[in-house]
Amino acid sequence: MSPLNLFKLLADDTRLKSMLLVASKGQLCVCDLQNALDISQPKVSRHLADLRKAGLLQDERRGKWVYYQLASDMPDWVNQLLSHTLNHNADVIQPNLDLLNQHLNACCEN
Amino acid sequence: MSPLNLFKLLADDTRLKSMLLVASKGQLCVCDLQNALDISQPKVSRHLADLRKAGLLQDERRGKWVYYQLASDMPDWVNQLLSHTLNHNADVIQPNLDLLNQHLNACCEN
DNA sequence: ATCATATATATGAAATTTCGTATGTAAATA
DNA sequence: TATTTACATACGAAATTTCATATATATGAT
Repeated sequence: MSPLNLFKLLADDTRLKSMLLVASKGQLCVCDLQNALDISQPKVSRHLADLRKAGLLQDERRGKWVYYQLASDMPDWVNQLLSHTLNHNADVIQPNLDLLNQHLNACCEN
Repeated sequence: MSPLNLFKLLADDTRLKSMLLVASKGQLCVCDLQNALDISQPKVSRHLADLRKAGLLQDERRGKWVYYQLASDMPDWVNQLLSHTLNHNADVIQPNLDLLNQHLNACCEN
């Protein structure tokens, strides 16, 4: 993973927030991200595919759902760069985390 | 400096290498970067202007030359992210450092 | 004052990226 | 097996980015 390619991948709002949300929560399915980011399903899927093909995320199907998490073989320096970015910019994804929790709670009420 | 804007700025080969070269050498004039990157003068100037306007670089005119260095008021987390990237990817700018030194030597021979 | 050198900016074209819409595929369930 | 849900992909249009070229500015030297 060259730094140029890494930065290109992180230079889009959807991809950046997806990475930070996954880094923050450990594991999220496509519909979680769709809710957290409040965007269309194909838009999430397309960007997740980019991140997966680049080796930043890995996916795992469980039933109907596909869960994404940080790639287990991600280079250390990339992992550290992501944590660093998240630690110093937690506010960037806070609204998205709120949205995510809202949806999780809404599901359990029924 | 939002992480998204930072990554957008670093998501271009010319801008990324300019930042890493400046971070590595401390201070470089436009023509140094032009030689190191082997690109046209307007191309360097344009990208340096982007980095300056974003607050990542600061410039200082000395005679006919304009020297660029890391902005003195750059946020800590950005500075650390840059060092981290440079430390783990020194090879990326090595050819450019070589070119730079070649040119410096060529000047002193005359 | 004129000229040469170093750098900056403006402009339109070309290349790249992003997105909405439509459609395809996989799993579960009736 | 037909249907529904969750996700992936294809395609062309729209938006954004990048660049080459031309031109402007600023400094120092003649």
